Amino acid sequence: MDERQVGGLNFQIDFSQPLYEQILDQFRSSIAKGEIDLGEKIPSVRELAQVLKINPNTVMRAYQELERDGLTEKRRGQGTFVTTSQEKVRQFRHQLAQEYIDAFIQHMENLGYTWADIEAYMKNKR
Amino acid sequence: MDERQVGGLNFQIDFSQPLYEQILDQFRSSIAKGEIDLGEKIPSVRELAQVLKINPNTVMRAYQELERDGLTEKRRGQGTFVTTSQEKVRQFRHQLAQEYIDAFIQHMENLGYTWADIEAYMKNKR
DNA sequence: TAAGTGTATTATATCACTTAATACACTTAG
DNA sequence: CTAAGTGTATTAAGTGATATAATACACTTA
Repeated sequence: MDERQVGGLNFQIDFSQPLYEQILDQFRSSIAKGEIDLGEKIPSVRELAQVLKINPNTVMRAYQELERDGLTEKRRGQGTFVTTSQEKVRQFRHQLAQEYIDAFIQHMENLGYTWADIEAYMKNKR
Repeated sequence: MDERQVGGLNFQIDFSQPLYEQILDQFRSSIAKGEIDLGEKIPSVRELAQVLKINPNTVMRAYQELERDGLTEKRRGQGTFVTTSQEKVRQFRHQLAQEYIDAFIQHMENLGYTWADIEAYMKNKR
């Protein structure tokens, strides 16, 4: 719906999900994929809010989550930076992947699918 | 959090999700797994609302979704019944499974995982 | 000192979800 | 025919998450 450039990043914002979750997910994705380098500065709260035309508080909420994820660190008066720890990024990726897998398997088993069924579906997809 | 028996079915209700979605998912699951026979009557809107101690309108919303799924049929003055079409149940299961798989793959690719990674994770799970 | 950082607070608005109280048309058991 | 049980519709109200708005404070750097 809405697409904006900021700091070399591509932002997609719509109304299908809470704004702060979309910002959160896109940073998570960018950092996990290495599209943002370790230690790199991300846009300031005010800048991103202005570019996306949303409220600074909403961006704040996303940034606080990012820090709880261990993906960013804040420096007073300077800004928000991607963690310099490759290990933290790896750990985060692995944990989130586990959650996705568990949720997926849970869903499939709720529908009465067996492991053989799931594998068959997966084979069709690749 | 809350567990209740009604018409041979087990109901789990909490506050982690909208109530109508929880009711919906549990009926979907029960029907897809064959825990409720084709053509069988499910509890009336009022009865289920009373047992679960929630509002009839909330149950109604779930039942309307169920019918949109093609899993139930309503008969005026009689009640709501599971469809007699095995084909509709199969179709529903397959469609929902596809959605779960697509969402899962989307998530994993957002985290930068490749197909080989996904397969490795899956192997660890079984 | 001024501008740019993150952060906190208070107030307001909107929307999804849920409840509540009724009412109506239909079907079935008596 | 009557009463009870069905699904359904309507209107009103309450709650919580989300988002906006306006403002202020402490810190850092040029």
